[in-house]
Amino acid sequence: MADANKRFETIIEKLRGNYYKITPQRLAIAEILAKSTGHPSVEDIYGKLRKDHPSMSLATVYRNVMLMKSLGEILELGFPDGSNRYDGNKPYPHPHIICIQCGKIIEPNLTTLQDMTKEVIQKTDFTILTHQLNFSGKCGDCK
Amino acid sequence: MADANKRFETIIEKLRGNYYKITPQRLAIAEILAKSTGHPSVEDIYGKLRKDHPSMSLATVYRNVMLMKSLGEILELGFPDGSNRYDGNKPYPHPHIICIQCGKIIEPNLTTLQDMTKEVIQKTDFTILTHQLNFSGKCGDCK
DNA sequence: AGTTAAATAATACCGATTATCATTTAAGAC
DNA sequence: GTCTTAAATGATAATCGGTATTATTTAACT
Repeated sequence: MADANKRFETIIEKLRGNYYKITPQRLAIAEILAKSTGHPSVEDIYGKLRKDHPSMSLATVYRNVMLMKSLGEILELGFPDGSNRYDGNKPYPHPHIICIQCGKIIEPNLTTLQDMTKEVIQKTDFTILTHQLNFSGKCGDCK
Repeated sequence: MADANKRFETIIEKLRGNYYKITPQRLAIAEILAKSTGHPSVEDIYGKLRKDHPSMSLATVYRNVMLMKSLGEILELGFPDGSNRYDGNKPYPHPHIICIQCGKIIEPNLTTLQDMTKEVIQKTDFTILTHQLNFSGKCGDCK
């Protein structure tokens, strides 16, 4: 929770530092993203906002999620099924393992990822800016 | 090209083996997927078909691309920008490196990928069925 | 050639996202 | 605290990729 507050402050400071206005809508959206432990979709975020901010427009949620993403403060997860979800806690690329049955997601710490990035740099002439790494399968409970 | 013909035959045999009818539309779609060296979208495939099969419906292209995908004969690539593209040559998961400027795609052979899959299996209780691995950056020509 | 279930063409529909635009408001100047 | 103004918002229309529907056609097997 202390972490979540810090993330929230970081997001707001990034907005302020880029001369974006600090609106109640932005505070509410940033708070949900910073505090959510899962990977909410835009609709999920919109749903959570409805009780405290019943007049908030869905378009505002889309606009601000995109804004925070473009500022590098939240990570967009393009899932194999085509849905987009967001991570406000770890805004840098990291691997996900998704259960195709129950939807559970875990985020393993893979030491070999460093080696692979090195191999890519060594074998190509690309400057790598980001990556996406998802495994799909069945979790222990579902198989 | 010999490879492409072999892939084409493999796809058609897979259809035949599962009692799907061999229609001129399926032959044409399979041919394009087997022979294309890039990563065409459904619209790309539809566009290429229009000259020889002007009456083909876009829905038929969608249906058959999905069918061949479900039979494991083509790979769907969910790109970071949200677009779906297809690979009829290498229907198994493999890494892609995408240039965000010119769109060039290369498919490196990463020896460390085996190690990483092992690490995932060892660190989780998941049965891994597939994966998705894309790097984004700028290629040598674009930077 | 005849039969029949599957496949197709045409198009309506759907859900996620984006664009438009009139109205409201945060932030800085006074 | 009020004023000003550009930015942000709410409401909603438009767009776009993909799916569903349905009448018609056809591949595969008698």
